[in-house]
Parts: sequence; structure tokens; C-alpha cells
Amino acid sequence: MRKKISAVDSYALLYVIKACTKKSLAIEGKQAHTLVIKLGYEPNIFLQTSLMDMYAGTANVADVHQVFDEIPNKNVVCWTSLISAYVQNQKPNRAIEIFRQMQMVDVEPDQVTLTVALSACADLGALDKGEWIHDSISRKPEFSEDLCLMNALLNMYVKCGDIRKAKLLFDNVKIKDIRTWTCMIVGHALHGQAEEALRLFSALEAENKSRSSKSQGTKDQLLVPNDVMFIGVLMACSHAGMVEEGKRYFRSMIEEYGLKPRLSHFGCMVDLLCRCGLLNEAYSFILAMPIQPNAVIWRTLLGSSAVHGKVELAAVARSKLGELEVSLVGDDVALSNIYSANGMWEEKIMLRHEMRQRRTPGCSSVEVGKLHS
DNA sequence: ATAGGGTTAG
Repeated sequence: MRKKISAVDSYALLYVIKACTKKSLAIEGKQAHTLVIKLGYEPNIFLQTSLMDMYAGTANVADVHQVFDEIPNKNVVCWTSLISAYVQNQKPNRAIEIFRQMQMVDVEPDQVTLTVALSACADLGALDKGEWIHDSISRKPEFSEDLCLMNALLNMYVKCGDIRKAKLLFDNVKIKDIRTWTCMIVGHALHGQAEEALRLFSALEAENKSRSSKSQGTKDQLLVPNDVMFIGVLMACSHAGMVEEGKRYFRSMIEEYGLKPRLSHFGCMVDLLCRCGLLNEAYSFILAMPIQPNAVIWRTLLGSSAVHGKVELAAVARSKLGELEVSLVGDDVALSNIYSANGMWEEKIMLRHEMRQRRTPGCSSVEVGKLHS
């Protein structure tokens, strides 16, 4: 089409930009942006917001903000895209700031804006701001009909630790989807309420069984567990020390539900085995994985080796982290602490010396008014 | 025909 440039209209460009977003194609996305300018489509607000979304998806927040700044009449969709870009790129503080700015220039947030803002609150653990948004939802009854928004609200309460509010909300949402259930299961799992989490999962399975034996109409309403839900289920087993159940759910996920475990599922299993002190089994499990283990998995084994005083295994895990070139200074601290616990002072001194040469800083975070890292 | 949204291991 570019050879016959007169045929390129704003719709063609829009779909090309969407394709770039979907496939995270940064260079092609930029080329599409160039064409938007060359062909004089800059006043098209649909194209501008799509471009913002494309830059957000390719981790280019600076360009998102620049596109936003150059839009003359910013509507609620433009503002929401900007907030979303900061959420997607792990800048929830900035997202909340923009959310405030938007209200100061009298642009009224809609359901989508509030959904995104709640996501930022969840990431920050900002319960007070989340509750403020909940209040503004309550003032618009039609907003409570929006399931995306309700799921975001539920997730906010879960991540901010208000499990009671989360449960109340869950019970009050009449029409739930698989994400609603997943949120609540993860919520219980995160709060150490493994039994509640697994009870919910069983309730969902029972509900599905009863519906699939009934008429065709109810079959359309089946809420089939997906891979994300199994992460919640496995987390619950892990936090409750339920090894055998965890292994059973892992098998059931593959065999009964036909789901392919992803890296995070293997991570859950390693965590489960490690927490129960089955470190050798965890190590064999990692070696037998069909996909390459990442740093989180080796770090789980390392941390657990430290707890259980398994020096050799800790050293293996640390060297794997080194190979992946993503090790944090905390990984070395963990290993160095095992050495001292076992009186291996020479090893400890050598490791500490290596650490001084690398000079990678550690980090922590604390909330003082807002979250600082 | 056109734009922005919710669940995911430590």
C-alpha cells in the first residue's frame, strides 16, 4: 500500500497501529506514526490515542506523553490512555498523579478511567485512594453494572489487604465471570486463607458440573477455570503447605483441563516443594522442566536453601543466577548468610569481596505519604 | 469501518 500512498486512509493506519500494538513492534509503530504525520492525519484523535496505546505497549512512555501533550482537545479517552500507559509500565504513582491532574482540568472520569486508576491503587497498596474511587462509583449506579470495573475494584481490595471488603464485594456481584472468581481465590491465597480459596474453587467446579449436565442454555454460562485461576489455586496450596493437593491440582490442570503450564505455574510448584522442605525434589523438578527456568525460580530455591541450611544447593542456585546475569545483591547476601551460619568463613569472605567489586546496590521501599523506592 | 479497561509464581 505504501507504493500507492493515496490509498492509505486513516482507517488503514488505525489497523496497522493496532497490529503493531498487538505484536509489540516498536519500529513499525514509529513508521506508522511518521505516516500519520506525512499524510496529515494528526488532527485525528482516534489515531492519536491508538498511537499512545502502541507506545505504551512497546515500553516507550516518553513518547506516549509527547503524543498526549500534542493533542489539542484532550478528551477522557486521551487521559485514560495516558494513565493506562503509566500503569502498564509500572509507574502507578505517576498514574495517580495524572488521574488527579485530569480532574483538576475538569475532565470527568468514566468507568474505564476508574478501572485503570484502581489498577494503580492495587499496585501501590493505596487503600485510601481505592476507597475514594469506590465512593465515586457508588454515586453512579450504572457503574456498578460494569463487570470490568467491579473486578478492578475487587482486585484493589485484595491487593490492599482488605479481604473482608473483597469478600463482601464478591458476594454482592451477582453476575460473575472467571476473573471475578480468580481474583477472590488469589485474594484468599494471598491472605493465607487456603481453605477458603480451595473451597471457592470446588464450588466453581461443582457449579460447572451441575450446569453441564443440564440443558444446552446453561452450558454457555460455564466458567471454565483457566491457567490464571490455577496460579491462585497453586498459591493457596503453597501457602498452606498442602504438597499432595498442589501436585494433584497441577496434574488436573494439565490432564483434565488441557491447560499448558507456564513458567509461573512451574514457579508455584517449586515454591510449594521448597516451603515443605522438599528441596532435592524441587531441584529435580526444575531440571526436568520443559521450559527454561528463570531467575525467580532459582531465587526461590536459593532462599529456601538458606532457610534449610542446604549449602551446596544454595551455591548451585546462585551460580545459575549468575549465568542468567540477573542476580541481585540480595542473592549474594542470602548465600553469604548460609556460609556464616555454617562457619564457612573463607567462602564468605571471598563472596563478600566479589560483591564489593560488583557494587550493585540493594533496595527497599517505604510509604511516607506516597511509596518511595 | 474508526480510540482507552479487569485476574498471573517470589
